[in-house]
Amino acid sequence: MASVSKQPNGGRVVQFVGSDRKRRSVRLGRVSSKMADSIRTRIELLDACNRTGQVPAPELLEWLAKLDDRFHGRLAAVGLVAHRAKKIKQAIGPFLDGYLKSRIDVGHATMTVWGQVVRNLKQHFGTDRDLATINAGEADAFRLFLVGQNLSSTTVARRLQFARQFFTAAQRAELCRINPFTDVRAKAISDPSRQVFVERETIARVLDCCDPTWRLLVTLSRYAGLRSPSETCSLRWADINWQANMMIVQSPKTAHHEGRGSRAVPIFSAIREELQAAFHRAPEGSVYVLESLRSRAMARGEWVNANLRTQFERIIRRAGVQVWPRLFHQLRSSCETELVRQFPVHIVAAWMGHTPRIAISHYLQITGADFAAAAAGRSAVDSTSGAGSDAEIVQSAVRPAAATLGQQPPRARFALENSEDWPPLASAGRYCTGVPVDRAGIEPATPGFSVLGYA
DNA sequence: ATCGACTTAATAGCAACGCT
DNA sequence: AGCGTTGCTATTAAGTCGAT
Repeated sequence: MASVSKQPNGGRVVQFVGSDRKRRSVRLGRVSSKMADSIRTRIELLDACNRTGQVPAPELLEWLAKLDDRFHGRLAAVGLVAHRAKKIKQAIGPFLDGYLKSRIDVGHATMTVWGQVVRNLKQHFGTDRDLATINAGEADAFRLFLVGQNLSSTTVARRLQFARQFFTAAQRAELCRINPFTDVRAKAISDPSRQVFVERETIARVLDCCDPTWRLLVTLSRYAGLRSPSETCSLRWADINWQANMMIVQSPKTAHHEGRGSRAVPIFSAIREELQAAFHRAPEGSVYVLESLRSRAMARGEWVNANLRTQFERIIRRAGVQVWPRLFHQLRSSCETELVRQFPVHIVAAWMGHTPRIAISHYLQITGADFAAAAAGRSAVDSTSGAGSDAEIVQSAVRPAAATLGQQPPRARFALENSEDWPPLASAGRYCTGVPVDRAGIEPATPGFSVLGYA
Protein backbone atom coordinates (compact mmCIF):
# COMPACT_ATOMS: atom_id res chain seq x y z
CA MET A 1 0.00 0.00 0.00
CA ALA A 2 2.49 2.55 1.12
CA SER A 3 6.23 2.31 1.16
CA VAL A 4 9.08 3.98 2.92
CA SER A 5 12.20 4.91 1.03
CA LYS A 6 15.40 6.64 1.95
CA GLN A 7 16.69 9.67 0.14
CA PRO A 8 20.30 10.55 -0.54
CA ASN A 9 20.21 13.26 2.08
CA GLY A 10 19.22 10.71 4.70
CA GLY A 11 15.58 11.76 4.83
CA ARG A 12 12.80 9.24 4.44
CA VAL A 13 9.69 9.48 2.36
CA VAL A 14 6.45 7.55 2.46
CA GLN A 15 4.89 6.95 -0.94
CA PHE A 16 1.48 5.65 -1.81
CA VAL A 17 -1.11 5.95 -4.55
CA GLY A 18 -3.96 8.15 -3.56
CA SER A 19 -7.64 7.60 -4.21
CA ASP A 20 -7.25 9.77 -7.30
CA ARG A 21 -4.79 7.15 -8.59
CA LYS A 22 -1.93 9.57 -8.43
CA ARG A 23 1.23 8.59 -6.67
CA ARG A 24 1.83 10.71 -3.61
CA SER A 25 4.87 11.24 -1.43
CA VAL A 26 5.04 12.37 2.14
CA ARG A 27 8.48 13.40 3.30
CA LEU A 28 9.37 12.64 6.87
CA GLY A 29 12.81 14.17 7.08
CA ARG A 30 15.60 12.36 8.92
CA VAL A 31 13.78 9.85 11.05
CA SER A 32 14.56 6.33 12.16
CA SER A 33 13.28 3.46 10.06
CA LYS A 34 11.08 2.42 12.99
CA MET A 35 9.48 5.83 13.17
CA ALA A 36 9.08 5.95 9.39
CA ASP A 37 7.38 2.59 9.49
CA SER A 38 4.89 3.63 12.15
CA ILE A 39 4.02 6.70 10.12
CA ARG A 40 3.67 4.57 7.02
CA THR A 41 1.16 2.36 8.85
CA ARG A 42 -0.90 5.36 9.83
CA ILE A 43 -0.81 6.76 6.31
CA GLU A 44 -2.10 3.43 5.06
CA LEU A 45 -4.93 3.55 7.58
CA LEU A 46 -5.81 7.10 6.59
CA ASP A 47 -5.76 6.18 2.94
CA ALA A 48 -8.01 3.21 3.61
CA CYS A 49 -10.45 5.43 5.50
CA ASN A 50 -10.39 7.85 2.60
CA ARG A 51 -11.31 5.18 0.13
CA THR A 52 -13.95 3.45 2.22
CA GLY A 53 -15.43 6.55 3.78
CA GLN A 54 -14.80 5.25 7.28
CA VAL A 55 -14.05 7.45 10.23
CA PRO A 56 -10.50 6.97 11.48
CA ALA A 57 -10.15 5.21 14.82
CA PRO A 58 -9.98 7.49 17.89
CA GLU A 59 -6.34 6.61 18.38
CA LEU A 60 -5.57 7.73 14.85
CA LEU A 61 -7.55 10.93 15.26
CA GLU A 62 -5.64 11.69 18.41
CA TRP A 63 -2.38 11.17 16.58
CA LEU A 64 -3.55 13.56 13.87
CA ALA A 65 -4.58 16.19 16.39
CA LYS A 66 -1.16 16.20 17.98
CA LEU A 67 0.72 16.69 14.72
CA ASP A 68 2.34 20.02 14.19
CA ASP A 69 0.87 22.25 11.49
CA ARG A 70 3.78 21.64 9.16
CA PHE A 71 3.49 17.86 8.98
CA HIS A 72 -0.27 17.94 9.11
CA GLY A 73 -0.11 20.27 6.12
CA ARG A 74 1.86 17.66 4.19
CA LEU A 75 -0.76 15.01 4.87
CA ALA A 76 -3.41 17.46 3.76
CA ALA A 77 -1.47 18.29 0.61
CA VAL A 78 -1.67 14.65 -0.54
CA GLY A 79 -5.36 14.43 0.26
CA LEU A 80 -5.11 12.20 3.31
CA VAL A 81 -6.77 14.69 5.65
CA ALA A 82 -8.62 17.96 5.36
CA HIS A 83 -6.60 21.13 5.70
CA ARG A 84 -6.61 22.60 9.16
CA ALA A 85 -8.50 25.84 9.45
CA LYS A 86 -6.07 28.48 8.32
CA LYS A 87 -4.70 30.33 11.25
CA ILE A 88 -5.42 33.97 10.95
CA LYS A 89 -2.50 36.02 11.97
CA GLN A 90 -3.83 38.42 14.53
CA ALA A 91 -1.72 41.42 15.36
CA ILE A 92 -1.82 42.38 19.01
CA GLY A 93 -2.60 46.06 18.45
CA PRO A 94 -5.78 45.70 16.38
CA PHE A 95 -6.93 42.82 18.59
CA LEU A 96 -6.64 44.86 21.79
CA ASP A 97 -8.29 47.89 20.20
CA GLY A 98 -11.15 45.70 19.04
CA TYR A 99 -11.45 44.06 22.44
CA LEU A 100 -11.73 47.38 24.26
CA LYS A 101 -14.25 48.62 21.74
CA SER A 102 -16.34 45.49 22.15
CA ARG A 103 -16.54 45.79 25.94
CA ILE A 104 -19.49 48.13 26.07
CA ASP A 105 -20.39 46.60 29.42
CA VAL A 106 -17.66 48.24 31.49
CA GLY A 107 -17.47 51.70 32.97
CA HIS A 108 -15.44 54.63 31.80
CA ALA A 109 -12.86 54.39 34.56
CA THR A 110 -12.29 50.71 33.81
CA MET A 111 -11.73 51.54 30.17
CA THR A 112 -9.14 54.14 31.17
CA VAL A 113 -7.20 51.61 33.24
CA TRP A 114 -7.42 48.94 30.54
CA GLY A 115 -6.22 51.52 28.05
CA GLN A 116 -3.03 51.93 30.08
CA VAL A 117 -2.33 48.21 29.92
CA VAL A 118 -3.06 48.13 26.20
CA ARG A 119 -0.62 51.01 25.75
CA ASN A 120 2.06 49.08 27.68
CA LEU A 121 1.48 45.92 25.66
CA LYS A 122 1.71 47.80 22.38
CA GLN A 123 4.86 49.59 23.55
CA HIS A 124 6.53 46.37 24.55
CA PHE A 125 5.46 43.97 21.81
CA GLY A 126 4.77 46.40 18.97
CA THR A 127 1.31 46.76 17.50
CA ASP A 128 1.98 44.40 14.59
CA ARG A 129 3.15 41.47 16.65
CA ASP A 130 1.18 38.27 16.03
CA LEU A 131 -0.23 37.51 19.45
CA ALA A 132 -0.12 33.77 18.84
CA THR A 133 3.66 33.95 18.84
CA ILE A 134 4.02 35.47 22.29
CA ASN A 135 5.24 32.86 24.75
CA ALA A 136 5.43 32.71 28.53
CA GLY A 137 9.04 33.86 28.54
CA GLU A 138 8.08 37.03 26.74
CA ALA A 139 5.20 37.54 29.14
CA ASP A 140 7.78 37.36 31.93
CA ALA A 141 9.79 39.97 30.10
CA PHE A 142 6.71 42.18 29.93
CA ARG A 143 6.42 41.98 33.71
CA LEU A 144 9.99 43.20 34.03
CA PHE A 145 9.20 45.93 31.51
CA LEU A 146 6.42 47.14 33.82
CA VAL A 147 8.69 46.94 36.84
CA GLY A 148 11.19 49.03 34.89
CA GLN A 149 8.54 51.72 34.41
CA ASN A 150 8.82 52.46 38.12
CA LEU A 151 5.26 51.41 38.77
CA SER A 152 4.19 50.30 42.21
CA SER A 153 3.91 46.59 42.83
CA THR A 154 0.14 46.80 43.05
CA THR A 155 -0.03 48.50 39.67
CA VAL A 156 2.27 45.90 38.11
CA ALA A 157 0.18 43.09 39.60
CA ARG A 158 -3.03 44.66 38.41
CA ARG A 159 -1.77 45.34 34.89
CA LEU A 160 -0.54 41.77 34.54
CA GLN A 161 -3.96 40.62 35.62
CA PHE A 162 -5.54 42.68 32.84
CA ALA A 163 -2.99 41.42 30.30
CA ARG A 164 -3.95 37.89 31.33
CA GLN A 165 -7.60 38.76 30.87
CA PHE A 166 -6.97 40.13 27.36
CA PHE A 167 -5.07 37.01 26.33
CA THR A 168 -7.78 34.78 27.76
CA ALA A 169 -10.17 36.56 25.44
CA ALA A 170 -7.77 35.98 22.55
CA GLN A 171 -7.49 32.34 23.52
CA ARG A 172 -11.24 31.95 23.58
CA ALA A 173 -11.40 33.51 20.14
CA GLU A 174 -8.90 30.82 19.11
CA LEU A 175 -6.34 33.40 18.13
CA CYS A 176 -3.70 31.79 20.31
CA ARG A 177 -3.26 28.31 21.73
CA ILE A 178 -1.96 29.27 25.14
CA ASN A 179 -2.27 32.22 27.43
CA PRO A 180 1.33 33.31 28.01
CA PHE A 181 0.31 35.28 31.08
CA THR A 182 -1.22 32.36 32.94
CA ASP A 183 1.67 32.06 35.36
CA VAL A 184 3.03 35.57 35.21
CA ARG A 185 2.07 37.10 38.46
CA ALA A 186 3.44 39.79 40.69
CA LYS A 187 2.90 40.11 44.38
CA ALA A 188 1.16 43.31 45.31
CA ILE A 189 2.86 44.83 48.29
CA SER A 190 1.07 47.84 49.70
CA ASP A 191 3.37 50.74 50.31
CA PRO A 192 2.88 51.92 53.90
CA SER A 193 4.60 55.20 53.12
CA ARG A 194 1.56 56.17 51.06
CA GLN A 195 -0.74 55.61 54.04
CA VAL A 196 -1.41 58.94 55.66
CA PHE A 197 -3.82 59.84 58.40
CA VAL A 198 -5.16 63.31 57.70
CA GLU A 199 -5.78 64.85 61.11
CA ARG A 200 -8.87 66.87 61.85
CA GLU A 201 -6.72 69.94 62.55
CA THR A 202 -5.04 69.56 59.16
CA ILE A 203 -8.29 69.28 57.28
CA ALA A 204 -9.68 72.26 59.23
CA ARG A 205 -6.86 74.42 57.86
CA VAL A 206 -7.54 73.15 54.36
CA LEU A 207 -11.27 73.80 54.71
CA ASP A 208 -10.51 77.42 55.64
CA CYS A 209 -9.05 77.89 52.17
CA CYS A 210 -11.92 76.26 50.29
CA ASP A 211 -14.79 77.93 48.51
CA PRO A 212 -18.21 76.64 49.63
CA THR A 213 -18.39 73.96 46.96
CA TRP A 214 -14.98 72.61 47.82
CA ARG A 215 -15.77 72.83 51.53
CA LEU A 216 -18.63 70.44 51.00
CA LEU A 217 -16.64 68.13 48.76
CA VAL A 218 -13.76 67.88 51.22
CA THR A 219 -16.13 67.53 54.17
CA LEU A 220 -18.04 64.68 52.51
CA SER A 221 -14.76 62.97 51.73
CA ARG A 222 -13.18 63.36 55.13
CA TYR A 223 -16.17 63.03 57.44
CA ALA A 224 -18.52 60.73 55.52
CA GLY A 225 -15.85 58.80 53.66
CA LEU A 226 -17.45 59.20 50.25
CA ARG A 227 -15.44 58.23 47.20
CA SER A 228 -14.47 61.25 45.14
CA PRO A 229 -15.44 62.24 42.60
CA SER A 230 -17.73 59.34 41.71
CA GLU A 231 -19.87 59.29 44.87
CA THR A 232 -19.68 62.92 45.92
CA CYS A 233 -20.66 64.09 42.46
CA SER A 234 -23.47 61.53 42.27
CA LEU A 235 -25.12 62.67 45.50
CA ARG A 236 -28.57 64.15 44.94
CA TRP A 237 -30.71 66.24 47.23
CA ALA A 238 -33.37 63.57 46.87
CA ASP A 239 -30.96 61.10 48.42
CA ILE A 240 -30.81 63.04 51.66
CA ASN A 241 -33.25 62.31 54.42
CA TRP A 242 -32.78 65.09 56.94
CA GLN A 243 -35.19 63.67 59.46
CA ALA A 244 -33.69 60.22 59.53
CA ASN A 245 -30.15 61.62 59.45
CA MET A 246 -29.41 59.34 56.55
CA MET A 247 -28.32 59.75 52.99
CA ILE A 248 -28.31 57.30 50.14
CA VAL A 249 -24.96 57.33 48.41
CA GLN A 250 -24.90 56.25 44.79
CA SER A 251 -21.83 54.17 44.21
CA PRO A 252 -20.76 53.80 40.57
CA LYS A 253 -17.65 51.88 41.55
CA THR A 254 -19.57 48.98 43.05
CA ALA A 255 -22.75 49.38 41.03
CA HIS A 256 -21.95 46.28 38.98
CA HIS A 257 -22.26 44.12 42.10
CA GLU A 258 -25.73 42.91 42.97
CA GLY A 259 -27.39 45.27 45.42
CA ARG A 260 -24.37 47.50 45.80
CA GLY A 261 -25.29 50.38 43.54
CA SER A 262 -25.99 52.51 46.57
CA ARG A 263 -25.78 52.42 50.33
CA ALA A 264 -27.12 54.27 53.32
CA VAL A 265 -24.70 56.51 55.18
CA PRO A 266 -25.48 58.47 58.36
CA ILE A 267 -25.40 62.22 58.14
CA PHE A 268 -22.65 62.56 60.69
CA SER A 269 -22.57 65.66 62.84
CA ALA A 270 -19.45 66.84 61.08
CA ILE A 271 -21.19 67.04 57.69
CA ARG A 272 -24.69 68.11 58.64
CA GLU A 273 -23.96 71.81 58.87
CA GLU A 274 -22.11 71.90 55.56
CA LEU A 275 -24.89 69.98 53.85
CA GLN A 276 -27.56 72.30 55.22
CA ALA A 277 -25.62 75.38 54.19
CA ALA A 278 -25.21 73.96 50.69
CA PHE A 279 -28.92 73.20 50.56
CA HIS A 280 -29.67 76.86 51.35
CA ARG A 281 -27.30 78.00 48.65
CA ALA A 282 -28.52 75.55 46.03
CA PRO A 283 -30.58 77.15 43.25
CA GLU A 284 -34.20 76.19 42.85
CA GLY A 285 -34.63 72.81 41.14
CA SER A 286 -31.11 71.59 41.83
CA VAL A 287 -30.79 67.84 41.51
CA TYR A 288 -27.21 67.21 42.50
CA VAL A 289 -25.53 68.34 45.68
CA LEU A 290 -22.29 69.18 43.87
CA GLU A 291 -23.88 70.34 40.66
CA SER A 292 -20.99 72.56 39.55
CA LEU A 293 -18.31 69.95 40.05
CA ARG A 294 -20.47 67.32 38.48
CA SER A 295 -20.82 69.23 35.25
CA ARG A 296 -17.05 69.25 35.03
CA ALA A 297 -16.76 65.56 35.84
CA MET A 298 -19.40 64.50 33.36
CA ALA A 299 -19.52 64.82 29.62
CA ARG A 300 -22.21 63.38 27.41
CA GLY A 301 -23.54 61.43 30.37
CA GLU A 302 -20.22 59.69 30.96
CA TRP A 303 -17.63 60.16 33.62
CA VAL A 304 -14.49 61.84 32.46
CA ASN A 305 -11.42 62.73 34.42
CA ALA A 306 -12.53 65.63 36.49
CA ASN A 307 -8.98 66.17 37.67
CA LEU A 308 -10.05 67.40 41.06
CA ARG A 309 -6.54 66.66 42.21
CA THR A 310 -4.87 69.67 40.63
CA GLN A 311 -7.32 72.09 42.20
CA PHE A 312 -7.22 70.25 45.53
CA GLU A 313 -3.44 70.41 45.66
CA ARG A 314 -3.61 74.16 45.01
CA ILE A 315 -6.00 74.58 47.92
CA ILE A 316 -3.86 72.45 50.21
CA ARG A 317 -0.74 74.46 49.40
CA ARG A 318 -2.64 77.68 49.92
CA ALA A 319 -3.49 76.40 53.39
CA GLY A 320 0.20 75.91 54.05
CA VAL A 321 -0.24 72.18 54.37
CA GLN A 322 2.05 69.66 52.74
CA VAL A 323 0.31 67.71 49.97
CA TRP A 324 -0.20 64.07 50.94
CA PRO A 325 -0.31 61.14 48.55
CA ARG A 326 -3.62 59.78 47.23
CA LEU A 327 -5.48 62.89 48.31
CA PHE A 328 -9.10 61.81 48.38
CA HIS A 329 -8.44 58.19 49.20
CA GLN A 330 -6.63 59.12 52.38
CA LEU A 331 -9.49 61.34 53.47
CA ARG A 332 -11.78 58.34 53.14
CA SER A 333 -9.23 56.15 54.87
CA SER A 334 -8.85 58.62 57.76
CA CYS A 335 -12.62 58.83 58.10
CA GLU A 336 -12.97 55.09 58.35
CA THR A 337 -10.09 54.80 60.81
CA GLU A 338 -11.88 57.24 63.12
CA LEU A 339 -15.24 55.55 62.74
CA VAL A 340 -14.04 52.10 63.72
CA ARG A 341 -13.06 53.54 67.08
CA GLN A 342 -16.77 54.01 67.75
CA PHE A 343 -18.55 51.36 65.74
CA PRO A 344 -17.85 47.72 64.86
CA VAL A 345 -15.93 47.27 61.65
CA HIS A 346 -18.72 45.50 59.80
CA ILE A 347 -21.01 48.50 60.33
CA VAL A 348 -18.40 51.03 59.32
CA ALA A 349 -17.47 48.98 56.27
CA ALA A 350 -21.12 48.95 55.24
CA TRP A 351 -21.25 52.75 55.50
CA MET A 352 -18.07 52.96 53.44
CA GLY A 353 -19.41 50.64 50.79
CA HIS A 354 -16.91 47.84 51.01
CA THR A 355 -16.28 44.71 53.02
CA PRO A 356 -14.50 44.48 56.37
CA ARG A 357 -11.71 42.62 54.63
CA ILE A 358 -11.04 45.56 52.30
CA ALA A 359 -11.32 47.95 55.24
CA ILE A 360 -8.67 46.10 57.18
CA SER A 361 -6.28 45.51 54.34
CA HIS A 362 -6.49 48.91 52.65
CA TYR A 363 -8.09 51.53 54.85
CA LEU A 364 -7.66 51.18 58.58
CA GLN A 365 -4.60 52.93 59.93
CA ILE A 366 -2.68 53.10 63.14
CA THR A 367 -2.45 56.69 64.33
CA GLY A 368 -0.51 58.55 66.95
CA ALA A 369 -3.75 58.97 68.88
CA ASP A 370 -3.96 55.21 69.37
CA PHE A 371 -0.54 55.17 71.03
CA ALA A 372 -1.41 58.17 73.15
CA ALA A 373 -4.69 56.65 74.27
CA ALA A 374 -3.10 53.31 75.04
CA ALA A 375 -0.33 54.99 77.02
CA ALA A 376 -2.89 56.98 78.98
CA GLY A 377 -4.84 53.83 79.74
CA ARG A 378 -7.87 54.91 77.71
CA SER A 379 -9.57 53.13 74.84
CA ALA A 380 -9.23 54.62 71.39
CA VAL A 381 -12.94 55.42 71.38
CA ASP A 382 -12.55 57.91 74.23
CA SER A 383 -9.82 59.75 72.39
CA THR A 384 -12.00 60.72 69.46
CA SER A 385 -13.63 64.05 69.83
CA GLY A 386 -17.29 64.24 69.00
CA ALA A 387 -17.73 60.52 69.34
CA GLY A 388 -20.83 60.84 71.41
CA SER A 389 -22.69 63.05 69.01
CA ASP A 390 -22.09 60.79 66.01
CA ALA A 391 -23.15 57.79 67.99
CA GLU A 392 -26.33 59.65 68.82
CA ILE A 393 -26.94 60.46 65.17
CA VAL A 394 -26.56 56.84 64.25
CA GLN A 395 -28.93 55.84 67.02
CA SER A 396 -31.48 58.39 65.86
CA ALA A 397 -31.15 57.12 62.33
CA VAL A 398 -31.62 53.56 63.30
CA ARG A 399 -34.50 54.02 65.70
CA PRO A 400 -37.23 54.79 63.14
CA ALA A 401 -36.20 51.79 61.16
CA ALA A 402 -36.51 49.55 64.14
CA ALA A 403 -39.89 51.08 64.79
CA THR A 404 -40.94 50.27 61.25
CA LEU A 405 -39.78 46.76 61.67
CA GLY A 406 -41.18 46.43 65.14
CA GLN A 407 -38.68 43.69 65.61
CA GLN A 408 -35.19 43.42 66.93
CA PRO A 409 -33.50 46.33 68.61
CA PRO A 410 -31.46 48.35 66.13
CA ARG A 411 -28.07 46.98 67.07
CA ALA A 412 -29.19 43.42 66.68
CA ARG A 413 -30.72 44.25 63.33
CA PHE A 414 -27.48 45.79 62.10
CA ALA A 415 -25.55 42.81 63.27
CA LEU A 416 -27.96 40.54 61.48
CA GLU A 417 -27.81 42.41 58.20
CA ASN A 418 -24.09 42.91 58.18
CA SER A 419 -22.74 39.90 59.92
CA GLU A 420 -20.60 38.77 57.01
CA ASP A 421 -19.32 41.06 54.24
CA TRP A 422 -22.23 42.79 52.63
CA PRO A 423 -25.88 42.16 52.60
CA PRO A 424 -26.53 45.82 51.94
CA LEU A 425 -27.52 48.01 54.79
CA ALA A 426 -30.11 49.48 52.52
CA SER A 427 -30.97 48.18 49.12
CA ALA A 428 -31.41 51.82 48.45
CA GLY A 429 -31.97 51.79 44.75
CA ARG A 430 -35.67 51.40 45.28
CA TYR A 431 -36.24 54.82 46.79
CA CYS A 432 -33.73 56.87 44.86
CA THR A 433 -36.04 58.69 42.54
CA GLY A 434 -33.74 61.44 41.39
CA VAL A 435 -36.67 63.83 41.47
CA PRO A 436 -35.62 67.38 42.36
CA VAL A 437 -36.64 68.20 45.88
CA ASP A 438 -38.83 71.15 46.64
CA ARG A 439 -36.54 73.65 48.27
CA ALA A 440 -39.31 75.25 50.33
CA GLY A 441 -38.21 73.86 53.67
CA ILE A 442 -34.80 72.90 54.94
CA GLU A 443 -36.08 69.52 55.97
CA PRO A 444 -38.02 68.30 52.98
CA ALA A 445 -40.55 65.65 53.67
CA THR A 446 -39.78 62.31 52.15
CA PRO A 447 -42.89 60.26 52.57
CA GLY A 448 -42.47 56.55 52.54
CA PHE A 449 -38.76 56.76 53.22
CA SER A 450 -37.63 53.94 55.41
CA VAL A 451 -34.14 54.10 56.70
CA LEU A 452 -33.09 50.55 56.22
CA GLY A 453 -34.99 50.10 53.05
CA TYR A 454 -37.40 47.65 54.60
CA ALA A 455 -40.81 49.12 54.00
C1' DA B 1 -15.10 -27.59 -11.69
C1' DT B 2 -10.48 -26.95 -10.17
C1' DC B 3 -5.65 -26.25 -10.25
C1' DG B 4 -1.49 -24.18 -11.69
C1' DA B 5 1.29 -21.87 -15.29
C1' DC B 6 1.51 -17.87 -17.68
C1' DT B 7 0.29 -13.02 -18.94
C1' DT B 8 -0.81 -8.46 -17.93
C1' DA B 9 -2.06 -4.43 -15.41
C1' DA B 10 -1.58 -2.11 -11.25
C1' DT B 11 1.05 -0.82 -7.58
C1' DA B 12 5.28 -0.32 -4.71
C1' DG B 13 9.94 1.12 -4.15
C1' DC B 14 13.80 3.72 -5.25
C1' DA B 15 16.21 7.42 -7.04
C1' DA B 16 16.73 11.33 -9.68
C1' DC B 17 14.78 15.64 -11.69
C1' DG B 18 13.61 20.29 -11.58
C1' DC B 19 11.59 24.09 -9.28
C1' DT B 20 11.53 27.48 -5.46
C1' DA C 1 18.02 22.46 1.18
C1' DG C 2 13.43 21.18 0.76
C1' DC C 3 9.65 19.97 -1.89
C1' DG C 4 6.52 17.61 -5.29
C1' DT C 5 6.90 15.04 -9.47
C1' DT C 6 8.43 11.55 -12.51
C1' DG C 7 11.11 7.64 -14.69
C1' DC C 8 12.38 3.18 -14.14
C1' DT C 9 12.30 -1.38 -12.08
C1' DA C 10 10.46 -4.81 -8.90
C1' DT C 11 6.61 -6.83 -6.99
C1' DT C 12 1.95 -8.07 -6.52
C1' DA C 13 -2.79 -8.80 -7.76
C1' DA C 14 -5.90 -10.12 -11.09
C1' DG C 15 -7.13 -12.32 -15.25
C1' DT C 16 -6.64 -16.11 -18.78
C1' DC C 17 -6.39 -20.57 -20.29
C1' DG C 18 -5.15 -25.36 -20.90
C1' DA C 19 -4.60 -29.78 -18.48
C1' DT C 20 -6.72 -32.75 -15.45
